[in-house]
Amino acid sequence: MKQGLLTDRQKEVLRYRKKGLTQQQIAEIIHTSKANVCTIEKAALENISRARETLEFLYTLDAVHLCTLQSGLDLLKAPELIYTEAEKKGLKVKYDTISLINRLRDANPERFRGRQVREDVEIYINKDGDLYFG
Amino acid sequence: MKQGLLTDRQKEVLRYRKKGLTQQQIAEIIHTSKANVCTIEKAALENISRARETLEFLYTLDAVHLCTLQSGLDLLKAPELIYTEAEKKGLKVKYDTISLINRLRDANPERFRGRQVREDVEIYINKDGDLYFG
DNA sequence: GGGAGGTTAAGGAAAAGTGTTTAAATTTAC
DNA sequence: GTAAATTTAAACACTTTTCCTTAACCTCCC
Repeated sequence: MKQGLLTDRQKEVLRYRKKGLTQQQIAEIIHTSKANVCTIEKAALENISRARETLEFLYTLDAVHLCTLQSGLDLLKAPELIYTEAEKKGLKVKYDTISLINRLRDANPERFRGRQVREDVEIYINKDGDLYFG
Repeated sequence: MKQGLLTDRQKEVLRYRKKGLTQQQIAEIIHTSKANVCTIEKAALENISRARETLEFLYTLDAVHLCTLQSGLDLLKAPELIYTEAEKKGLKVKYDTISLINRLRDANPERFRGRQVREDVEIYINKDGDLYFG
């Protein structure tokens, strides 16, 4: 029944923003505070991220669990771990060391701080050697 | 902060389903009733739909409102209306009559019954002549 | 008829999400 | 530096979602 993730309020703000209006201008139009417009816009963008992540997850359904990057691990040690585990399963990882690190960081920027893993990251791999994170 | 739309429970059920387990089998594994497994799976699929719809909406941001298909309209009369309105805006619709009808029905199956529009459908068009519905 | 797999409905408790305000802090632009 | 624009945090009322149980219903197949 329910439509997409975005509320009417959120869509409204995104449309005005697309037109180039400032948060202040929008606040006046929809009769609320600029802080509130900010909150609504932020929530909207978060919802869009969540929608993307949700569809990303579907790929992991075709994938199997490979290993866990534990909190505190040095990011530079992740590739070796991943390559080793993939080999055990007879799978070839699609990414070289550099691409792998970039993919890790790009996929979940908030899970890494500098070279360190901030919270456990589950690694999944499919037959094509593509990696997904959960 | 929050990850995707799916809860851990929902992901768990989807993974077991992917493996081919029945709802009853999953119910035993996760210690609940099969009715509950059904509910969780249904909620998961609904969330996936919502994620798709959310990203669809982003396209309408680049699009402008073209016209409204009003409740009760004959679906076969929609293409003419749409072509006429697009022409007024100097835009060329990307779809021929047949593809257009199919796209309309595929995009929102629940909004049509046979040849009839069940509830208002807003039509948006972008510069490429692509159509989106809201 | 009876079993297996799946769906639906009603109801409840806990958790999460939304819109809002107010106030403070940060970033960006001139 | 200052003013405008944006972001953040805390708190609140409110609504929705989630997971769960129980009990019933449907469909296919033997």
